[in-house]
Amino acid sequence: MAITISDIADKVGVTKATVSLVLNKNRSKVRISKDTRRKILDVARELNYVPSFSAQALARGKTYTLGFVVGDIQAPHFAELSSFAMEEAESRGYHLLLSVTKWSYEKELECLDMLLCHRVDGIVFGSMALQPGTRQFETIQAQRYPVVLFGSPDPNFASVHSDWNPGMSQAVEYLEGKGCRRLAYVFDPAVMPAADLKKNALTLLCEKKGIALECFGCLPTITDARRVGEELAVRPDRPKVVLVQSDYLATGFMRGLHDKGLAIPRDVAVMGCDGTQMGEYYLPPLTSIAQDCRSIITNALDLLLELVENKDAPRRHIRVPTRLIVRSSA
Amino acid sequence: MAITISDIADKVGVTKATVSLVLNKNRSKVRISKDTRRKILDVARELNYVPSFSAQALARGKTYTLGFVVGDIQAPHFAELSSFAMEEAESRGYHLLLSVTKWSYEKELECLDMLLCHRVDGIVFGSMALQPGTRQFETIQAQRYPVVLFGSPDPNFASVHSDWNPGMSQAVEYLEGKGCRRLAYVFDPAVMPAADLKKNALTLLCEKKGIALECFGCLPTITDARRVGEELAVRPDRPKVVLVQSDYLATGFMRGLHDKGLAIPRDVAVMGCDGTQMGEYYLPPLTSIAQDCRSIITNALDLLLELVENKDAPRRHIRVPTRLIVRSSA
DNA sequence: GTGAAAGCGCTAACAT
DNA sequence: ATGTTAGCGCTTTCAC
Repeated sequence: MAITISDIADKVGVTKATVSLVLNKNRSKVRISKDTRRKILDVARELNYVPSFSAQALARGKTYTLGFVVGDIQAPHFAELSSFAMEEAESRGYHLLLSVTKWSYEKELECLDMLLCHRVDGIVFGSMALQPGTRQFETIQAQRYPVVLFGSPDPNFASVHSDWNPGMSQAVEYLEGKGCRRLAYVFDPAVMPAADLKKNALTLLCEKKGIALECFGCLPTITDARRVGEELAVRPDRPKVVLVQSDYLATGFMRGLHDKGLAIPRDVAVMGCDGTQMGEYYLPPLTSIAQDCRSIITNALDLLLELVENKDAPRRHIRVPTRLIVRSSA
Repeated sequence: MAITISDIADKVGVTKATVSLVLNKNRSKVRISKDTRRKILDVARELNYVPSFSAQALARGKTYTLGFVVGDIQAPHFAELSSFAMEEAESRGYHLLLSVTKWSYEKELECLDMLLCHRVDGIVFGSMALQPGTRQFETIQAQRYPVVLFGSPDPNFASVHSDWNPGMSQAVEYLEGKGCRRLAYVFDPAVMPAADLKKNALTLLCEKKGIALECFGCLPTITDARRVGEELAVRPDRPKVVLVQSDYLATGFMRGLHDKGLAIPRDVAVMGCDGTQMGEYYLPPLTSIAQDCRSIITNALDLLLELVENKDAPRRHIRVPTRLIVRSSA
């Protein structure tokens, strides 16, 4: 159906090899006569030739494609990350294969299988965790498959994750300055405790400052965050300041408060995490502990390409600082 | 590096062909002995075999991959559509290759090239328009490449788009009932007039009802929508009711109003379009003219697979009704 | 029931 | 400067 280099070769009267050489102009050896080069280029254009990705990948044993695994692209933070990842991959000469897990352990494995079967050159993994003991994990380990985790560190893989300390301590100090001695934290308990960098940083800080911290579990869905908002709203000892695990969930949470007639920040001050663009456009504009998404992505891709070029490069771990962005919700 | 069927074949003591036959179990002719089948399956599992997508694609001339082109996955409406598209493609046995154009004409062509070169079995196109006269357009037309447009109809391709009449007329009646005789509409004038289904429907309805309609141009970015909000806020003849082209832009627009000290809906009533989930979680919850995303996607994929199976199937056009969702912003 | 062989579209030595 | 020749990993027809 589609045009192949053989079609071009036939029409020009050379072999596929010559055509291939011309089409991959970058080759240092520019050993093709100006004349045939022109002819080939002309015919290619005339025939609307488009190279076959599969054929190229198969022949060169490299796909120039990177896998990117996230939990949910509807959550603004992950939409931003994905968006950046596409841009940055592109600008490095790679395609991005986006794979979403809906935070399901099962789908996570399916996504990995899919990426492995596409023979992507490397994987940036930002869903829950790569589970040891699974077939996919074994394959990845055995082949020293290039993988970079983001979100949570893991000694088995290179990783880039936010350093929550600066942002969290700015937040705690800021709240303290406003007289806050008691703080609620809404979070997804399904995240493995060791990997819950936000919660751990916050816990430590509150202890140090002598701030009472109450934690409330929440599924990672906006609807459940709303439920939690409604429930906290009607408690007699309702917290006056709450930090929510993400801007996305904060959104649901605030809707829950709103439904129960509470105003933000008058009745309850709410702070999110991630510093999404969306937070800036929320009403009231969301105070948030911001991650540096762009830096996370550029670092992740740099790390990954380092491994792509040299499978035995050391597995590095990069931490990217966070910072408090004060707006109006807290 | 990765395991191939030859590895399996060698280890079991059969040929690649047999292995292939077993691994593609679905073949009606189950002509392989229970015994070798078991052995092959066992060895495959033991070796952590993962088929090579490129090799399969090349050999069977089909990729089981669909392209999905959108302008921007950070806008909630498109994030929802993309999310659904992934789910629905998956459930039909296809992969989805997501491609974002950032609403740039140039990137749009690059995306198409990329999809063509991946030899996707079909393309769902939801960015601006497929520009006649371009190489990509020619290729697609010449090969009768399966393409479904969504968002705007185009006689050249199958398409699915929202029927804005029901939603818009519900909206107009609703506003009329609240005494509104003058309506502002904020929209992106870069959309080709003929393709601007929302604006056209609205214009007609307002004429019929004798409602004065003022239109304000806006780039399709949230920051520009904010600018428009700020500008309208300070006009002496500030509109009291404004409809914005999308929930996403409405968000920016309302932030602009907010910055100028206006409250919604008290000072200005704002209505969005698209009926995104995000709108429901906004404060105030956003009144919006909702598209039925799920139906748009399932219809688009059905239409597309129809064409994939039969390149000469008629190019059908499906319209999906919209409806007003009244919440609090208007 | 299983093997042999051709071929998908392209790349990359190696010849010429 | 260009052609020849093997593959890359898999599917598929046709023999045996």
